[in-house]
Amino acid sequence: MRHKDENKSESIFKAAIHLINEHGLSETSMSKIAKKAGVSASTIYVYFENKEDMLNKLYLSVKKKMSLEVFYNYDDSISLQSAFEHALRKFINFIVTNKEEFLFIEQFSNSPLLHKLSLKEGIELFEPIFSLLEKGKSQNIFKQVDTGLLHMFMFNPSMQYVKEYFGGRIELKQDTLNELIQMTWDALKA
Amino acid sequence: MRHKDENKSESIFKAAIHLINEHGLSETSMSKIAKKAGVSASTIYVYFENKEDMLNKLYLSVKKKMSLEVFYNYDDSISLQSAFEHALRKFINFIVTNKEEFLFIEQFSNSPLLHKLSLKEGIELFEPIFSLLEKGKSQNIFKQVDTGLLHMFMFNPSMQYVKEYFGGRIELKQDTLNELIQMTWDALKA
Amino acid sequence: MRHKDENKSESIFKAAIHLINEHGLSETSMSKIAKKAGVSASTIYVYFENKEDMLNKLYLSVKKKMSLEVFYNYDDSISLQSAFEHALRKFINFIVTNKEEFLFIEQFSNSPLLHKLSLKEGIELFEPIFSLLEKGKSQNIFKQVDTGLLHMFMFNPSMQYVKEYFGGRIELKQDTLNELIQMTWDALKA
Amino acid sequence: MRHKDENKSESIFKAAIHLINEHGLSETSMSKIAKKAGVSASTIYVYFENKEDMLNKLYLSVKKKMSLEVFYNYDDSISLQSAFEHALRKFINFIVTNKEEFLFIEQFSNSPLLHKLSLKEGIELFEPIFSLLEKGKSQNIFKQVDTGLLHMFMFNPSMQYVKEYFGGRIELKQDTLNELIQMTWDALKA
DNA sequence: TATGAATGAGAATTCATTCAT
DNA sequence: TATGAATGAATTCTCATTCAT
Repeated sequence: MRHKDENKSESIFKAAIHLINEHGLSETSMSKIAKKAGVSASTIYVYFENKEDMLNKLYLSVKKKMSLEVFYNYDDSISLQSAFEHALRKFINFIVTNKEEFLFIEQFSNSPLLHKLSLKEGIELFEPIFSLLEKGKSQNIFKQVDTGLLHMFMFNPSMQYVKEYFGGRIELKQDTLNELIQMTWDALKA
Repeated sequence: MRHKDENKSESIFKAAIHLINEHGLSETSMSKIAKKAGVSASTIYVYFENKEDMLNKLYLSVKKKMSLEVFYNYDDSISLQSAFEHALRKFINFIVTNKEEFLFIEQFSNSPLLHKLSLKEGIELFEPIFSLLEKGKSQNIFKQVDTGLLHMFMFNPSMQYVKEYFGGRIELKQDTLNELIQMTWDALKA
Repeated sequence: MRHKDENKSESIFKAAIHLINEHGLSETSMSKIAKKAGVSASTIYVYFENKEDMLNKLYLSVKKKMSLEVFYNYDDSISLQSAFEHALRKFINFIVTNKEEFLFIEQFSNSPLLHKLSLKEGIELFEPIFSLLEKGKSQNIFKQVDTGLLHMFMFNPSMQYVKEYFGGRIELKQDTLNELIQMTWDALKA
Repeated sequence: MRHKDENKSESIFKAAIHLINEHGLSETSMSKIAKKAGVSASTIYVYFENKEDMLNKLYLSVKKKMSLEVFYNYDDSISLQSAFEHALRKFINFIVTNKEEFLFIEQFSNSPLLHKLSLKEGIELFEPIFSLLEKGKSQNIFKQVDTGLLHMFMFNPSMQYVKEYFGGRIELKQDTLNELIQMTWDALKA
């Protein structure tokens, strides 16, 4: 029995991400994806139930890839601040070096096509972050506020920062990056 | 000639926003908008060049409405912190009470259909915010970092907060709101 | 009472001819004609019943202009061959110097939109040609064949010739023109 | 995969020609063609890139068919006049018995939708005619004029003749046909 | 006379998807 | 597994025309 080709699925993902960033979700059709991926449109339906399913799987695949990188070599036995900085830097590094993946996530996150379940699964991949924030709270290093609130301050400004950079409205400098991280820390700090 | 109905353009906008939030940008067709707005599909083309043009005009219209509300009664001669808090609360209030407008903006902001020019014009509507941030810097109240950076910390966590609330993952409480504003202030403070 | 503006009707004609030659009959819409003519689309309907009516009137207008030029200074009391040559040269001259008009006629002649009546009226404008051919037959200078047949040989090669010239596949030289006329005469001659 | 039906392309062609003659090029829409051909409108786009492409391919298909018939049993080793007459009669016979194809060609020839390349390819299919005319010139049987000129006199009057017949303004008689051919020969003859 | 506003009908084309192979 | 063929439904947008002014 032949098995589903991992590469084929991957090249469909790549084509989809590329086209969605270039022309938007609405302009990206299955046949265009197929053409770009070098397969027949019907082949996509061998791998995915339908367009929505494909997009949700793509979303999770990117989230997975992202978490793998963020938590690569992650060690939460080190000091809280070090762990915090490590994770945040890895995160920023990922989205900077994986522009298309990141922008796809951003675009798809605001779409009603994103299933609640996929959203939930995507969040769960970043469980260690929540642990970190909880730990900071229990150690009275972070503010005693809802962990969700801490999470927002931890990531949203950085994400916006990278988007501004991609939009050409800002430069990417090591100094600014440090300031960004410092500000993030200040926001969380008790 | 017949007279141009001012409400028509407005009802097209309303219908568009509503449908986009309900089914997503990609799923919202001109004919569905027309039907919901109670006009003929071709009538939309009397008011707008094409779909893209319509969406960009809608984007700017919402941004305009938002800025009008944020800067209603805005007085930057009062203390910096008061002005800061006033603007931020007005902003949060607007997006909370104008869910569909806000979510449309969020969705459209990540779309390649958004013209650079519209984005720029939209930003310029919030010029007083940039003045406020600059002033804070010159008074050494805010960190000496890029104003764009301050801007991100000022708004992005709040926006994410409201999105989480809309997504039902968070409750809207006065206390949390105060914490949010405090955290924002802490992030900016020198 | 204001009267219908001759100029306006004329500029509608001009715009129509121009657009039809540039983009074809199918691509030429009333609104495009109106825009090019500098009037409102609805104004066209002040002058013409509908598109078909407009095109037929345009057809006849061009035919009229053509016949006026062909028969300017036409004197059939001179020798048959002189009259023949005079008319043919005038005709060729007209279509060469009125490219757009001529090509419109050619394009519209093959369209089912051309009313039988307009076709008939257009033919009647060239009655002197038929007289000429009849006269040539009665003088045994021309072949004793159907006058329609003589007519075809008199004009069709020349029309094709000019079309080839417009298509850039042939040059326009006085010598060739003379040959063309000689060949035409040879074809008719008994 | 399903197999591609050779007849499908052919039935699309037939439907197109029929409708174009009945209602004109501008009035013939893809969906009408599809309906008449008994296929879905989208199926046409499996076979052709777009309307323009379809019309050009149709044009060439008809030209091909025409040339096949004109040059069926064509033997240019016989006497020049016999070859000439054979080709011309075959041509007239084709257009008389393939009214719709011929009228489509006439209508489309004057349309800007006809690509220069299709026109060129169409002409090349009739290369033997040009050889014949050249040969006649080299044998001093035909006039020493541009071959294009000879070509026009060879075909255009006949085409007009058949069009007049189709328009009901002329009858089709063997005698007239003979006269027509004689006149054509006279026009070419040195 | 002149025209901007309005529209139903229809245009070309693409869509996501299925099916037979 | 893989795909070319096929399609009904939908897309954006334009059309010829009418209407109220």
